[in-house]
Amino acid sequence: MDKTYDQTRVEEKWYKFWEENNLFAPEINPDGNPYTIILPPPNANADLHLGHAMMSVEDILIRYRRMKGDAALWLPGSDHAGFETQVVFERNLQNEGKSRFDFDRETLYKMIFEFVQNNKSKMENQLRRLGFSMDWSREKFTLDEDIINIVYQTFKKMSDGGLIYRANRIVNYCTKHGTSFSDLEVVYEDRKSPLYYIKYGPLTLATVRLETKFGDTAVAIHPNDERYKEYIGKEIDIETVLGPAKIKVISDEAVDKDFGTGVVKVTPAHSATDFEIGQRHNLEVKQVINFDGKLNEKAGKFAGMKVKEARAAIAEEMQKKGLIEKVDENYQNRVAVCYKCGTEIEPLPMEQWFIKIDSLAKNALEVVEKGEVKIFPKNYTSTYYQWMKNIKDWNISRQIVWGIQIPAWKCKDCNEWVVTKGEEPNECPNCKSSTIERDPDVFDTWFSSGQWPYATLMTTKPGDFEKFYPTAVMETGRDILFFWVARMVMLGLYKTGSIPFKDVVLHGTVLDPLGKKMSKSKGNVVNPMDLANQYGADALRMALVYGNAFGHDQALSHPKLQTMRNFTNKLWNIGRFLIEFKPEDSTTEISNHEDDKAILKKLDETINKVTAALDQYRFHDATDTLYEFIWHEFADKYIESTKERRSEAQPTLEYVFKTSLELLHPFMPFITEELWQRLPHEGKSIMITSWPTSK
RNA sequence: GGGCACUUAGCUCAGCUGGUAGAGCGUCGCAUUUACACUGCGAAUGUCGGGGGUUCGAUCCCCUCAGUGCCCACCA
Repeated sequence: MDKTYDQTRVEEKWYKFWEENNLFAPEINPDGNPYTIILPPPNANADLHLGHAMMSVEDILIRYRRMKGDAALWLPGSDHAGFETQVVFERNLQNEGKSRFDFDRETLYKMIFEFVQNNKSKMENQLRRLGFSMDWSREKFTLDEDIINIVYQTFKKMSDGGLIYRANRIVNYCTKHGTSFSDLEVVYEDRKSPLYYIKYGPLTLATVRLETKFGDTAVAIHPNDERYKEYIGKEIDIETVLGPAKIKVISDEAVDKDFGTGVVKVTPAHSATDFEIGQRHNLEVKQVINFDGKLNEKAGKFAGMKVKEARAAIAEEMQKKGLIEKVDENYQNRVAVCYKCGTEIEPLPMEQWFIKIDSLAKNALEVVEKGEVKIFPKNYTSTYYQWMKNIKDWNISRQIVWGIQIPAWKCKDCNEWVVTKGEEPNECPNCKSSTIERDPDVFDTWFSSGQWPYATLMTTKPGDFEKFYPTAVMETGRDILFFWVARMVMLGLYKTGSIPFKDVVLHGTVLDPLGKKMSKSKGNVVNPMDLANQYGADALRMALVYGNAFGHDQALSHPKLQTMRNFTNKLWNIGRFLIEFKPEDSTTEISNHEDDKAILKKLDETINKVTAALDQYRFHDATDTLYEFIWHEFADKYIESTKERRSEAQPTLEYVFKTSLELLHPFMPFITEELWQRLPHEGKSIMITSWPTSK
């Protein structure tokens, strides 16, 4: 054995050994209780990032339960990640001087498919590099045919059950990417925007969005606003940049008396709030901005201008005409932007598929309230409640090609829609016409990944669903509680009648060493593979859970990685000392020496602490206990104390160390296997040896 | 506007159901070439954000103030 531990010679070797001996499959413990974790499928469009390395805690749980004798299944997979992937792919095209418009739908889809396949295998090897003990024979991809079929079936079931409707509603639309988004995919930026006080006949109102005025179909005031009472219900004459016009004055509770002048223009086509006001008052939805972000013919001479351009031009013209009373240049507002490209989101009216969310959310709320699904750390429970209580209908249509195309066809003759389980209908069931056309849109990627726990298990091996569902734990980043976890609970309950998982375990975000969020644009992204190569996968895994209360964000710490790399070296040298410096005349029985009894007692305490910590998802407690015990109790004190009576102590030394390795194995799988194999042991692998119990 | 966290040694952070504080890194001193220098032994440093309350006793519970971070809603 070398003086210094070299993980590069060890880690790959053991992963291969485990995989070749099929130790990852739950069948290794055929009679054990099922214990299942479904891997949050990484997006198959890029390398793993550090957040993925946090999924080490899933491996910790799986290895722990496997050693305890459970039929532990960790099911791997990857996500096609619809819009996200298309954006990445388009950027690549752009670098080659091409664009998505150069290809037809099918070609583009095929190209992205190949791109994703390529990434997928790279990513899978990175998961292996981290030591993740996943059952690769059950690996799934969100675009596997059988998965797609299940997604179709769910949509059909919801459609038949009246939970799906198609409606012309205001959606969040990115004019650059050419697609709509759910509310969750929109981010807000604080901006300073000029607030124009403009004259509408006898009234003055404040607005930022001058360019939408051509779509105004009313002016609204609060019903209790004494200042303007006389105008309610009347039509007023106004002067506009396109000449004189008439507009009616309505009253609505949604108006804030204290904002601006208390008068608001109502533009149902370009504001979600105004759209709702419009519905209450039967206002016309007059669209003046098109999906390319330019004004249309209703804007008269401003037609063809982009929104910002038009706003400036209109402001100038209105100033000339004396229609602007004043401008508040210091007005602070929040502007909705595309979370990918920062383009201002246009609220636009569009026909989309929506899911009626109320009943789904109610059930999903209940299972958590009743404790059938538990969330760890538990403070996220109230966040979950809050979201579930305020959730709105879910727009699941996306105007992109990369995804699962919605199985809905529209009759060109009678305009009726028909939804199927994926098969193309021959004729319109309503009017028998054969001229029907499939909706070009695809599902929001979260609609398919929201079905992941049951879709995977229903399509892996016969009997898997019955045996492994509901799963034990859903472990994922706290940032996708709403995007994903909540949707899985809703869809799981809906489709299977049962919760998809019992415990939700949320880890925090790994930040850069300065505590800032990692992002490609900031250039502070750290590749976990680099860290694994530099410090060892064991050290990386350990560093991510050691010394941080689980669920809290943490800054990546190189000193901590070094500490853990040093710890692996300490383990190595303890092993070396026990194995290579073993006295010839060692006894074989554990002695009754007081020191030996004392260390065995401390070992028992350690076993109890670590086991309890793991059962409560207190990973940092477990690692802290192990680190302290092995290094400072066992190595520094006990080993030093035995140097005078080494032969007698050897069996205790070996026993305590071997047991420690077993306790440490879920956290540091590679080095513990390497050393365990070198010590006297029974069985094929530390992976499948029994979890230690106290005496 | 609503919610959730956080504020503890120079730095990064632990501290579970209340008994006047710990780790890693760093600093200082010492040791030895030892299984391990990716080492060992020892030391210093904290009115646990401010104020108030409950309690025999609070870093831990309650109230309040201040600061930081995150999430949700959303501004016409």
